[in-house]
Amino acid sequence: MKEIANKAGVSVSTVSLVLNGRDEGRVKSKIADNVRAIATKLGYQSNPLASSLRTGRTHILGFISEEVATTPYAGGMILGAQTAASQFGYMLITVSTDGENSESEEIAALKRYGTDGFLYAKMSNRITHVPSSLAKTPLVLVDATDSLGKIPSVEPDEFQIGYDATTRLVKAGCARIAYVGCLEPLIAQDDRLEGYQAALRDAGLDYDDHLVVNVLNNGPALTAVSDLFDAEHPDGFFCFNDARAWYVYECAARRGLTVGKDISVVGVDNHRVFAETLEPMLTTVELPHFEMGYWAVAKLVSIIEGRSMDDVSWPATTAPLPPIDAPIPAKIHCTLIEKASVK
Amino acid sequence: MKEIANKAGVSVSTVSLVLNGRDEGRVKSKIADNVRAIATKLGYQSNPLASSLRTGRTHILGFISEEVATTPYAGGMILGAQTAASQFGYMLITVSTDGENSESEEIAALKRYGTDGFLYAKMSNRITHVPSSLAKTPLVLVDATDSLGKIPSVEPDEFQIGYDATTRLVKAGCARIAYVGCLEPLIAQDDRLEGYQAALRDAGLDYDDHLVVNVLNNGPALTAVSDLFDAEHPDGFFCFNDARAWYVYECAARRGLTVGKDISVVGVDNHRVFAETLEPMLTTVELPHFEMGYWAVAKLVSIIEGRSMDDVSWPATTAPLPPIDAPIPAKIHCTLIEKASVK
DNA sequence: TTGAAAGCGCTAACAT
DNA sequence: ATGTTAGCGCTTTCAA
Repeated sequence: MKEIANKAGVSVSTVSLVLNGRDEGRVKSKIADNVRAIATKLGYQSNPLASSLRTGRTHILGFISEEVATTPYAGGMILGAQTAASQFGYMLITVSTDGENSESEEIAALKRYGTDGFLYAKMSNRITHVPSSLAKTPLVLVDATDSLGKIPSVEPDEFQIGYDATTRLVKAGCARIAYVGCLEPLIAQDDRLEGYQAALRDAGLDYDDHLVVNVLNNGPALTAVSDLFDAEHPDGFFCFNDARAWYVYECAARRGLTVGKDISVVGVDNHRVFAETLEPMLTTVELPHFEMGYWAVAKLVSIIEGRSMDDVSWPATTAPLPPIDAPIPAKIHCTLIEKASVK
Repeated sequence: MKEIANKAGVSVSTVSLVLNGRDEGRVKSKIADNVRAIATKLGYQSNPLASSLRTGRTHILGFISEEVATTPYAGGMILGAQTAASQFGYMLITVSTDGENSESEEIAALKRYGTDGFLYAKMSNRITHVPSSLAKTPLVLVDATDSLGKIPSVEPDEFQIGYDATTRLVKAGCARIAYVGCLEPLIAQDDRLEGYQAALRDAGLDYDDHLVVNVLNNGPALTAVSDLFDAEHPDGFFCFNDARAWYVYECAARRGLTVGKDISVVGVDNHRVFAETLEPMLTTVELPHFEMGYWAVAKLVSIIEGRSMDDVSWPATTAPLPPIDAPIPAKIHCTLIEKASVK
């Protein structure tokens, strides 16, 4: 900057003003242009650390995720967040906390670097108790719901997921539609189940809880789904995610049933691998991970900078994003992707 | 720091010396102890940005990954890297570059923040051309091989993986052992295939390339594996990863064959989801993702600080890590995890 | 063995 | 409309 000031014959303060775009009506436009020209010629790159020292703003965002980065879930979320961050001139520091133990330490470490704000992400939409160390900083939850409903959050529309998936199976002519759900107490599980029930109701079908099995992602699951096959002979399956869809595939294969012909399956695409491998067999509801990440960052930046983000151009999305000032918590609409598993 | 200096009745320079552990023989130990005590009492946290401004060291490491963070592969790698980073007092900034396009931009952004060094990770061990923007900085490759063999890298022992997996199948009494490999040109693919061949040779079995199918992770794969079943009737399968193992499971199920009874399967556990879901059916070779990440960071730190890392205590590992000064590229030994799929 | 002082690169109040 | 000056929190000569 000193070098630029010399070449331009002005002071560093002027250079600072110009390069920060605060020269409107303060610096003669001719001088300003000259400064800008010299800066580009010299390939000047501001030192964000130095300005941070003065302004207290680091343009660093902390992305705290419980396993999100380390498990197949929600990969696109980070990509979306990163895209938004770099678009808005921020840097994203992603921290995966394995258990609850290291979490506060990691947060403390981030804070020492002067993080401007935090994103707090969970693996699957659930009621979340936010660590107290995050209380006083700008914060946005991703795929999680604040227990008090006071913290901004970005979530998929879980009810709609259940409703759309089930409706698709109804339209495919399925009469005995099963739900292979999740045993953990998740918002995602509860709301999708409600969507499933509502769709059945709207289609004039009775809800029968014998057609619902909630399982974990482990050994007993296969037995449970197997029993469901034999006891209820469902012809349609709405699966909580693609890992659970696998159990249906395995059971079908063992019984000589073909997915897309004898039975229909719609699953939520949570683990990309499954969906890719089962493709083109699995019809999926796509979770808008990228959009959630992107929008959460946009929201966080709007909070930090105290300005509306209405002027940002959203990246291509699978579904229109709600306005940035939408009520909290805001739901993102999910899209049903048709493949070949529904007859 | 000023506050500490006041309370201790010394100058900030002294405080700086003490708090940086450079007081040996320079500051009276009584004063030093007093300073330390006051610092802890006050809960002093150094401002890393301010010291960076002076020292040019940020203690920030850039982790550049092509999709690593966004796909199921190699999740533990980031966790391992993060663990090591925080243990050595570094912060890890993870950047996922989707294609080649944004990569140089992201690197530039990281460099502006004064990153001390970089990790460059790939999804699967392959010959890698390192971007020129990374040429002049401390750099360690993770699960990748430098085309010139001059850049430090941390990789799994791919040959050993193939050898161990195949040998396990031989010991289970399999006589017709197939390899379901990967169609892409990867170090992982080539070396594992060699390991497979070597193990057959050592067991006195003939290598027959009809028993090898290399597939991508998509539609045609299922057909290819299906054809392999019908044409060759293998009784053992070594699979490049768990996604490919799924095809074997699907084919076996459709033919009324039971894995672990009629056929045996050993696969490399690349996507945790599959392995978890197929559990306890799939015998896996575990890729030491965590260890690779951890060790890569340790190596990078040793380069940056110009010191040996011999004194660091490694975290619990599946296998002993090679010495930090091991020849480049260094291979990490992988561990075979026994489950129930091998009769 | 300690302290005073300069300065890392930048911003912002205050002068002019 | 521009320049001067004083720091942000820390490290590091250099002098005492």
